[in-house]
Amino acid sequence: MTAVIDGGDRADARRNRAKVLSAAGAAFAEHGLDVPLGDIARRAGVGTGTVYRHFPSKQALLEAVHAQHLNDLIASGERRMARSAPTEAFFGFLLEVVETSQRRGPVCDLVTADPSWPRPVLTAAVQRFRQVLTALLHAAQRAGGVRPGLGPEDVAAFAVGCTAMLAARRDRQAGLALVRLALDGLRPSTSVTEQASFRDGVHRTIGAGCEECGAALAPRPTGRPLRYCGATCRQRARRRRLAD
Amino acid sequence: MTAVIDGGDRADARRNRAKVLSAAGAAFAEHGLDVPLGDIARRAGVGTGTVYRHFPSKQALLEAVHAQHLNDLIASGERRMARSAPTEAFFGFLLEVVETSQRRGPVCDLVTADPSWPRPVLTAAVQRFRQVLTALLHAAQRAGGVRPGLGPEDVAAFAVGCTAMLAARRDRQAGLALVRLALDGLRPSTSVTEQASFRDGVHRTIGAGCEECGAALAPRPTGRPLRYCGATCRQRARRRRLAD
Amino acid sequence: MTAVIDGGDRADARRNRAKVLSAAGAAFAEHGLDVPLGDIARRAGVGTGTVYRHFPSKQALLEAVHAQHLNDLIASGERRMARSAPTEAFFGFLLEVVETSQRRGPVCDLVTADPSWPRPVLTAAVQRFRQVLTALLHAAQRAGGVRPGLGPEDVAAFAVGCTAMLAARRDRQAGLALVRLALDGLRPSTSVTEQASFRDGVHRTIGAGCEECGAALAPRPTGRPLRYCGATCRQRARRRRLAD
Amino acid sequence: MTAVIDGGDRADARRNRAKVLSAAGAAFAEHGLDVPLGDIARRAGVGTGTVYRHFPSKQALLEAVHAQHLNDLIASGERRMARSAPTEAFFGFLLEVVETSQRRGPVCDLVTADPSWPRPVLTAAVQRFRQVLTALLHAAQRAGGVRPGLGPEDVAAFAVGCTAMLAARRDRQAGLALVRLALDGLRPSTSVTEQASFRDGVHRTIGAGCEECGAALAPRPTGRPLRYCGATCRQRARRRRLAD
DNA sequence: TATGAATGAGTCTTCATTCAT
DNA sequence: CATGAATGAAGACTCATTCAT
Repeated sequence: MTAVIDGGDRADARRNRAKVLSAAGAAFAEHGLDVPLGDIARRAGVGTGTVYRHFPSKQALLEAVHAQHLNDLIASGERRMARSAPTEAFFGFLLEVVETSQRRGPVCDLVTADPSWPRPVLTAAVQRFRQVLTALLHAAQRAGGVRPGLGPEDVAAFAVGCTAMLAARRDRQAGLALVRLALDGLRPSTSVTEQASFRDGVHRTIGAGCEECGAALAPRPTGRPLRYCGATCRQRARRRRLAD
Repeated sequence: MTAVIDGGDRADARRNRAKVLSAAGAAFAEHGLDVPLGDIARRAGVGTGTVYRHFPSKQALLEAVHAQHLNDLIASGERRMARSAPTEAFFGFLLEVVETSQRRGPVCDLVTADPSWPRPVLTAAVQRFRQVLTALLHAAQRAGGVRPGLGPEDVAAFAVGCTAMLAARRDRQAGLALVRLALDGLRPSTSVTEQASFRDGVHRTIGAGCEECGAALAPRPTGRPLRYCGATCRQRARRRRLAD
Repeated sequence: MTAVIDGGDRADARRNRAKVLSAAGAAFAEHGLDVPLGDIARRAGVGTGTVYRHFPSKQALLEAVHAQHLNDLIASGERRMARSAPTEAFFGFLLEVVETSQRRGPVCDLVTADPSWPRPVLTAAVQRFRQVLTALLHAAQRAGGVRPGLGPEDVAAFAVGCTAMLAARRDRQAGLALVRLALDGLRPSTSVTEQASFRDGVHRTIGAGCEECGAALAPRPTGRPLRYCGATCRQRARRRRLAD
Repeated sequence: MTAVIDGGDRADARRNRAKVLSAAGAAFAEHGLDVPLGDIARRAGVGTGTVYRHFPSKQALLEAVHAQHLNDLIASGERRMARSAPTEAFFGFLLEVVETSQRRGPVCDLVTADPSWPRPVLTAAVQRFRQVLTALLHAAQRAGGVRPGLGPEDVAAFAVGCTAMLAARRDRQAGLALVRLALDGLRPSTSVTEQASFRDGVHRTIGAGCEECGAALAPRPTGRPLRYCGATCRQRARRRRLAD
C-alpha cells in the first residue's frame, strides 16, 4: 500500500512521483481540469512517459491529487478536532476546504457521491474524509454551533458552492468575506430569524447563536458581540479549551 | 430586434434556430461546456452545418444561450420588481437565477466581469441584467432586507456559488433548502461585529477574518491591521504557539 | 444551343446568368479558384441556388467563365488578324491574353491539354481558340516575326508563364515590361545572337528581327530603331495596313 | 543550427522529420498547396500527429519546405558563383530555380515580398536567397551578360513565370527549351529603344508599351507620358479611330 | 423560378495514451 | 527507468451541393 503511494523503492522514482503530484495539483488548481497532461509533465520537469509510469491515466492522476488533498484535509481536520472548540473546528475546517480547492474541481463533489466519478483510488481517502467531516459536523451540532438536521452531504455541497463563490469573486478578500456570510447559513438561527428572514421591510435583530449551545443571543446595540448565551456555556467552553 | 433572436424570415429557419438554441441550452446545462457541438446538433435534429449557419462558432452559440437565459431572467426580474415587495423580489429573483443555471456555466460570471470572456453578443444583455440585479439589490437594501454594503458583484458571486451548491446536492429539494440557507447570508444581521464591516452603503474592503475563530474584523482606517477579533482569541492563539 | 448559353427564355433568367458569370469572372480573377461559391453568389446579388440553376457545379461555372473569356479572346484575335500586320497581331494578342487572365487560372492551360481538366462545355471554345492562336502564330511565322519551329502548345505555355510573371510582380507596369522581354523570346534571333547568348562577358549587338519578314536588322548605334529589313518589307506592311 | 533542420537528438525523430519534409515537398510539388495534410502524413508513412509534432501547422510545414528548397538553392548558387563565369552562373542558377520549383508554390514569390506571406521561419533563408540572387545578378550585369536596370524583383518574377511555363508544357524537354528562350529576355539587346528604358544600372519606371504596337517607350522625366512609339503608330491609331 | 436554409463529407488541429530509444 | 516521439481518435469548422419555402 505504501508502494502505491510512494511509487516504488528507488528514491528518484519517489521524488519524481512527488514532483508530478505537486505539479499536477498546481496545474489543476490554476487552469482547471482541462490542462493538458503535457503541461503538467513539463511543469514537473519530467517526460509524459514518466507521468504515465506513476499514474495510469489522467483521471488517475487527478484522483491522486484529490487523494492527497483529502489526506491533507483529513490531517488538518483531526488536528482541529483535537485542539479547537467544536464549532470553531468545524467552520475553520470548512474554510480551509474552500480556500484550498480553487479550480481543481470541488473536492467535496467526491463526498456528494456523484456516480459519474470513478473513485477506485479515492475510496479510502473519501471515506476517511467523510468520517472526519461527519465527526466535526456532529460535534459542532452537539455544541449547538451548527443547525441540527444537516448531514455531511449538505455540508459538502455547501463547501462546493463556497469554492465556486470564492472563485467567482475576483477580489479574493471580498470573496472570503462572502464565503463567511454563506457559511453562517449553517449556523443555527433563532425562531425569530427564521420567521423574520422571509418577511419584509423591517429590520429585525438576528444574531448568531451561542457558540457552545447554539441558542439565540440577546442582541446588543453596541460593543463586543456576545459569544455565549450565558455563563454556563462560557464555562463549558473554557473547560474544553483547557482539556487539550 | 426580434430578428436577432428569431434568426430570419423563414419559418423553418426560425424553428431550427430555436431548436438549436434550446438543445444547446439543455446540453450545456447537462454536460457542461465541453459537450461536443455534434451532440448538440444531433440533439436538435439538425446537421452541424445548420448550427454553424445560425451561430458562427461554438463560443457564439454559448453566448446566445447565455443571452437568452439572461433575457428571460431580465424579464422575470422586472416582473418581480413591479409586483413583489423589494426583499421578496430580490430573493425570489436570486433563487430563480440559481435554479435555472445548472451546469451551463455560471451565468453570473458574466456579471463578475471576468475579462477573459468575449462578450460581443452579450454586452447588452449582460448590462441590462446587471442593471436589473442592481435595482433589485438596492431596493431590497433600502427596505432593510439585505445587508448594506453588498454590491452586485457580491450578489453575482453568491449566485454562482449557490448554483454550484445546488448542482452538488443530488437531492434537489435538499439542495434548494441549502441554497436558501446560504442566501440568508445576504440578509442583515444585528451582530455588531458584522455590522461594522458592512455599514451604510459603502462597500468597504473586507479584511480577512480573525485568525483564530474566523469572525469578521472591524475595519481600521489606518495602522496595523487586526489579526484577532479580540483579546480572547489573541490569548488562545498565543497559548497554541507556545504549545508546539 | 443558344438556350445553354443564354440561360433560357425569360429575360430575367438571362440577366441573372450574365450577372453570375460576370461576378464569377471577377471573383476568380481576384481571389483565385478557391473563392467560395457563396461569395460569388453574393457578389452577383443572387442566391446560391440561382447559381446552381444556371451552372450545375462550380467546375462548370469556372468553365463557363473560361469559355466566355476564350470567346472574347477569339473575337479579339480575329479582329487583330484582319486589321494588323501578322507579327503585331500575334504579339498584341498574346499580351491581351496575359493581361486579362489574372488569377483566374491560366486560360491557356486549356490549350496545353492537361488531361486533369474536364472540358465538356469548353471543347468548342478551346478548339476555336487554338485555331485562332495557331493562325496568328503561323501568319507571324510566315512573316518572319516569330521563330519557326514553335507550335501553339509552346505559345500557350509562354502565355501561362507570362501570366504568372505578371501576377508575381507587384508593380504592374514593371510586370508588363518584363512580360514584353519574355515574349521577345518568341521572336527569331540571328545566328549571332544564338551563339552569343551562351557566351560570356562581351556585349554583342543583338536586334529584333524585321517586323515583316523576321530577318536580322543591322544594328544602329543611335536614333529610331529599325522596324523593317528594307524598303520591300516596309512597302508590303503598308499595303496590308491599308487593306483593312 | 542543424538542430533546427534536423529536429532533435533522436535518430528516429530526425529520420521522421526528414521523411515528412520530403513527402511534403513532393506532395506540394505534385498537387499544389491544397494537398491535405493527411495525405502528406500517409505519404511519409507516419501519423498526422507526427507531422504536427515537427511542424506546428500546415503553414509552418510549407514554410519549412520552402526554407529547405531555398537553402539548397543558396548553396548551389554560392557554388556556381565560385566556379562559373558570372553570366553562366546566373542563368544556370535561374534554370535550376525554375526546374526545382514545380507546383509547390512559387519559391520566388517570397522574394517578390508579397506581404500576405507570413515568413517567421523563412525570413533568414529568404534574405540569404535574395542576397545570392542579387549577387549573381549584379555580377552577370557587370560582365555584360544581363541587361542593366533589372533588379532582383524582376528576376524573381521571371523565375515565377518560367516555373509556370515549364509546368504548363507537358513535354518537359520542350518546356525547358521555352524557358531558355524566355530567360534570354534578360540578356542585353542593342535595340536602341530598349536600351533607353534600361540604362546604366538605374531601375527606371518602365512605362506601358506603345498603344499601337506594344514596343517599349523611352521614359520621359516629366510632362505628358508617351502613348506611341513614334509618328507611324500615332498615325495608324488615328486612322483606326476614324474608321469606326 | 429564386432564395437561402440544410446537409455532411472533408480538413486542420489537439491531446491522451502507447512505445521505441 | 526516464524520455519524448508516434499515434490516431475526436472535435471545431468550411463549403459544395441539395432541397424546402
